[in-house]
Amino acid sequence: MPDTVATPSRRADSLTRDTIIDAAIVLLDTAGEGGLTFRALAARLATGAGAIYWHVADKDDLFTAASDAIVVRAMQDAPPDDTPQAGIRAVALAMFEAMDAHPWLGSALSRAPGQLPTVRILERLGRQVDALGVPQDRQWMAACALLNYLLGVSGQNAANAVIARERGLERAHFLDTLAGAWSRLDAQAFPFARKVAGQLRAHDDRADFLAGIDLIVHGLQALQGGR
Amino acid sequence: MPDTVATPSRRADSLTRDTIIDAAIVLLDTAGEGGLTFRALAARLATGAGAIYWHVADKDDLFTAASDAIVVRAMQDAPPDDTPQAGIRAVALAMFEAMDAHPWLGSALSRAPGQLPTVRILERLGRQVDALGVPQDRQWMAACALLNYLLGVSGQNAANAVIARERGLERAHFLDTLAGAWSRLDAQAFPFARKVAGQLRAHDDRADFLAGIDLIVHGLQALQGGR
DNA sequence: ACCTGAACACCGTTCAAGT
DNA sequence: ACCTGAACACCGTTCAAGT
Repeated sequence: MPDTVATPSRRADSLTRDTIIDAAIVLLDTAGEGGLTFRALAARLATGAGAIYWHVADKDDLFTAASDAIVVRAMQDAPPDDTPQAGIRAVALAMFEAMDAHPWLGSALSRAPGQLPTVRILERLGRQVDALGVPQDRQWMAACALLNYLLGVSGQNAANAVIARERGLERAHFLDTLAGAWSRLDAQAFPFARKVAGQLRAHDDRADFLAGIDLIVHGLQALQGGR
Repeated sequence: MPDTVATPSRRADSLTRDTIIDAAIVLLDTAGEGGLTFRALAARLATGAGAIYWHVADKDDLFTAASDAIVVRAMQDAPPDDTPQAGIRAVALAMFEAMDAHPWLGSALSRAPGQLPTVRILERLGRQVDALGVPQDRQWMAACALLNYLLGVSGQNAANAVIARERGLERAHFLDTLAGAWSRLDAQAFPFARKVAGQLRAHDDRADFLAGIDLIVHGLQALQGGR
């Protein structure tokens, strides 16, 4: 056999929206939020900066498209409902993991309220809220409370990760210095912060996150059927 | 009396950190997050762009200093504790109002986790959590849950306000178009989102926000004393 | 000690011009 | 229809030079 390439394996893939989004995700994951640049993206895709605008409206569009891709995967990972409580936990945990793996996701989601990525999450949460027996006229509030808590937590965790990365510290070391700063706060003005500084150092993000979810679910159960 | 100015009322106020921070807040309030620019700030302060760096480390420093000024005022507005429940509600509401008045605050706070502004809020929440009778080893989790929920909600509301502003729409009109988009989503994939689209249009941010706080507080009360 | 403002190394986005 | 890449109008930050 001559060594002519049998199947030409044409790299013919002219730029695609999906190709761009995937490259954007890689860039965000490896270089952080500031690493997503049209120039860097163009370089990685071996094309001109302007070409990207043919497939993507602008940077916001790109950013929320990247988020949506991650959220879709996360929602697939979340196993189908067992009990409503378990379903809510599963969705929350899937998002927690996703935000942990992609620290830019939190800020992307909060920058695009009401857009597809957050609606996907709300949809999943809402169905469980319904299954939980929360009265119709409270379901919006209930699902939003869960979503907002979820976004709040992961936003903070992600910010921690981002800052730790920027300063080139381990996450643990970063929390350590933070806890140190807290315990040096004024004793009169910040008794609580000083008291919990140790817990800041030692706490388990995931466990605390789920405990918060349980708190809200517990509150929701009290609404069951009632009115 | 001759019209020589009695007290020279010297404008002598050479640049001050506080002057800069106040100007930054005005800029953020009037021109949005993108309006805070060292050049714009310098123009407003009638100085050179570089001068600002003498009093402020960098843009992040300026941003969280501006946040802190707002948070301090908000915490002062929150009346001293009545019952713990009322205290938590008061802190939450004060922050809600602050974020409503300064839509950039949400993103500023989530960008500076563990820094002074958020610690101030956590401190206030934590004391109420303690007063509520939550066991010591759960107080960190409890206060964080409240804080994270609070930041999550206001982040979303603020993002709504920012986007509505950018597109030059009334907030209500923005929610209207959003609700329209939701009700046009695929019926198979988004039954819940379609169902609550109307509530998205009509809902009261503040009421829903407080309902969520109550949900968490309700969950916290179940922890009282126990363990 | 504090301020000036030009200079540096970037951005997102546009748009004529190419294929 | 899709891509190129120079050009435009910005940024944050630095730093010699001034007072």
